[in-house]
Amino acid sequence: MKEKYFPQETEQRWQKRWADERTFEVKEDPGREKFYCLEMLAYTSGRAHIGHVSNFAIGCALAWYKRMRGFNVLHPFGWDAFGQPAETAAIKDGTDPEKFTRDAIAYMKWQFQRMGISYDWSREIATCDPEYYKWNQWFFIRMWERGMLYRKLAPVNWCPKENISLSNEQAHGGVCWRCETPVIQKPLMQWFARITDYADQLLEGLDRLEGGWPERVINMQRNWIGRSQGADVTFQVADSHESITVFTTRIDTIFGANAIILAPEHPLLAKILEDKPQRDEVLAFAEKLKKEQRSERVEELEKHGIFTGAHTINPFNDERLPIWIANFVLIEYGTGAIMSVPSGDQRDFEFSRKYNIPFRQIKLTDDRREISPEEMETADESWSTTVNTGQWSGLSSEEANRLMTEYAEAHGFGKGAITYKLRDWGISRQRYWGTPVPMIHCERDGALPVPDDQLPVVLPKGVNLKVEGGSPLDHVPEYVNTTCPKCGGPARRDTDTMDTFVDSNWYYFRYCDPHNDQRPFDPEKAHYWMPVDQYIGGIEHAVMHLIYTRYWCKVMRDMGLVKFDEPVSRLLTQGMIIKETYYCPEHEWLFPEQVIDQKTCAICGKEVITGRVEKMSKSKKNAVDPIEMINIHGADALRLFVLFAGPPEKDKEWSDTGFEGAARYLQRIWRIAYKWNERIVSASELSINQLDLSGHQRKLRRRTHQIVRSITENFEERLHLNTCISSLMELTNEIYAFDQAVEKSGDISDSDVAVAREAFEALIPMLAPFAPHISEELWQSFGHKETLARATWPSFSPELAREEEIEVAVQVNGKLRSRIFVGADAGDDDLRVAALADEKVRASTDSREIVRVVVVPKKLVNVVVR
RNA sequence: GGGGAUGUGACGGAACAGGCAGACGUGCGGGUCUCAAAAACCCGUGAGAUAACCUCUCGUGUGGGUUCGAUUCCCACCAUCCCCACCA
Repeated sequence: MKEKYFPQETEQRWQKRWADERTFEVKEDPGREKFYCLEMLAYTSGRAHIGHVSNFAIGCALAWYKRMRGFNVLHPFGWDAFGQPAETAAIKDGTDPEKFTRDAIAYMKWQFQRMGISYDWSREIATCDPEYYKWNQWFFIRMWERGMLYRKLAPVNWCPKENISLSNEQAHGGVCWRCETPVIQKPLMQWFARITDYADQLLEGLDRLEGGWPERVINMQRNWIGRSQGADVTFQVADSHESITVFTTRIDTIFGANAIILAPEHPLLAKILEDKPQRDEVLAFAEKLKKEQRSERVEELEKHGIFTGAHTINPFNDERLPIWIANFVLIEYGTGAIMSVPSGDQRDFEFSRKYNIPFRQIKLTDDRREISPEEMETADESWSTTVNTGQWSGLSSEEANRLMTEYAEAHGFGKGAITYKLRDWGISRQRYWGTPVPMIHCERDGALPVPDDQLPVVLPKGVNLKVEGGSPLDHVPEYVNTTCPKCGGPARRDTDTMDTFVDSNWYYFRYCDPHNDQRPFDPEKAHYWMPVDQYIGGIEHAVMHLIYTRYWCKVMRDMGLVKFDEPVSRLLTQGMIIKETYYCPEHEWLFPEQVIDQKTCAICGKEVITGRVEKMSKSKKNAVDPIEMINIHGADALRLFVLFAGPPEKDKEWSDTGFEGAARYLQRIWRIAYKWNERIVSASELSINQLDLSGHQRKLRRRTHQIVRSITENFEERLHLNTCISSLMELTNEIYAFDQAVEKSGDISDSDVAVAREAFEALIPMLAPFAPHISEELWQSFGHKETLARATWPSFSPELAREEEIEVAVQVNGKLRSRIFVGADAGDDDLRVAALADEKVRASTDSREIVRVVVVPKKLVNVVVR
């Protein structure tokens, strides 16, 4: 063992040993309790970033801890390898998306392995492997057979100049990202998954996730599902057999309705316009609204609409209400039609004011006044008391709502209804780099699945990606042209590929049985490992991925593949690593070294805008390259720093000096261990419990047990890894203090060695989750042959952790006045007596009447005086 | 517009269940070692009053409230951030 610690050499040596000995590879063991620790699969961008380090470091720490606690820990890793950026890069460079992706995986894997994360690499998967996406196709077909998928015409972002479909990102700001042509919505036949059938289950499941999932994510999912309870009410169209149904959450305001407003896409529009003179004008207007660009900012959107000439009858009071169309009514929500109640809804209010549609007041204010419509400046959306509401006038809004829903139901023109914001999930993409949809279209037999024995439908290679119109696969005749599995006649393959969220729906089930070529996974194996005990990833997946994957689990349950409803028991959304940015008005974003004194541009001398602390990005020149950092102080120091900078779920600011501090700490442990390990290894193993310990020895022993307790509890409950690291530092400082006391006493006794051994043999295993390489090296230097991965987590004794003497705060009227020291077993009465006898307390209670004495056991006494 | 989160020294953060605010680290100041520097080790470091140890006062965004006692609970406000959004 050397005097100084050299991380690079040590880290690579241990990484090799772990790989050679297959230290982290696991298999099912029914005799042992399992723990499934999962980080979100990595997108194959081509380069590791600091966010990966933070994500993996959290998971790895927990995996190490659970391993040492005796769990059979599954900690796998894989690649989210399909998707548009690889295709984009390939178009740009004229390369092949597959080559781009394979190269990215090779390079990133090398980078990730230098971080020394304790993965079972034998289970590695990449979603672009046919052996993996075969099962996406298998699931697709099973779902299609069960009616869980369907095809419908739905709008996609379309660039009319280049004739290609665009993703939402590519259509950002409403223009094509390449030629800046305004994007239009073009309807295409696309595949949808009936996730809305599971809306209620997805919502109810959230209740059970409470406690294990962050409140924030649960709220976002609730919001996303967006359940609204209300009523459907049917309005007859005047002089017609047609009727229009609207959804409302406020049926109690229906007497205030002054119009029915349809979305421009409403299917009944053409019908009600049939005999109207304004027919052509209204249809043209509707077309205009449909083409209208959906602006980024809702507030900036001007409301406009047009009267259709038709009327409906309000079923509650037989009033004739005009039918309008307007841009703010959405075809995709509710029934695509609303009743306009200006006095109770701000949007309706604005619309009616703009077009001078008269309306009526239907609610009282809080102080029970009735404001005339003319006086109103905004709508009153509150729940208060009804007025002008026929036989329901004077009721509370809630009661009127209930009674009027019942009335509508009884009279057959309405009923209670629930509406969701959640839409069916469009899984079609008109792109190349994804899982091919395994369907065949036959003129005679319609859409048919590819027979199972022909799976996977392999993505053809060497495809021209710069095609005009449709998907690149449309232009590959040898792929498209096939035969119908039913009639044997000529047929066409479906050329859509699947949304990459399909890949990430079930990858962690595949980890349980990654090489199975008969099934997506063996249900027995999944039954052993699943559900995931701890999932760790970014908040950006709070809704999409984390809803889709919950949905998929329920689908698999309904197929009989799994036996539980929720795939992830505990979720941790880690924060980002952020760093300050510098912006020069002349030279834009600057690297820190291009800035003098944090305020002047080194190139032009202009004043620099010290930007907000932001997510690291290449373009803002505030990114920190993990491999560069590993080259400076090693992976352990890097991991230690990102975990120490703050609690896992919060954003953490990068600090060069903080990173150095982490490296310094590791050297500090190394030095003190180096000083003691020879003594400890060569000393005979004495039973520490039989030794008579002196003051400094008892103190180190007590602190050791206290800190083991605190770190253990933290891992079990809060997972605030930053405070675990503080505790490790405290124990290290305690060993230094102990070492000084030993120096002072002049010689080293057997009991000194025994106490130091106990401290180091607690400290080193507890360091392993945060800095495994140095821990392994130290562990070995203390005479252990086995890897720490097979070591046992240190235990603590509450008895030994107990303070001998406790310091008790004494307050008078809640203000700190004194501190007293009492024996650890002092009871409440002892504390009371000691506190009242204290000189300072007597001074400040002198001549005043003691009303009460509050005693917090072993902590505090508060003397209340008048 | 709706939903949510956060606010503590110079800085990152700690205080677990309402009980000594500021653990741990960074930075800064001082010391030891050294010819010197770096490194290392040790000490100090919320603000103010006091010559000074003691001691006292103030202090967790602002203002109220509950309580013997509030960083912690409640109400209002201010600020910052995030998510969703003409969602009927």
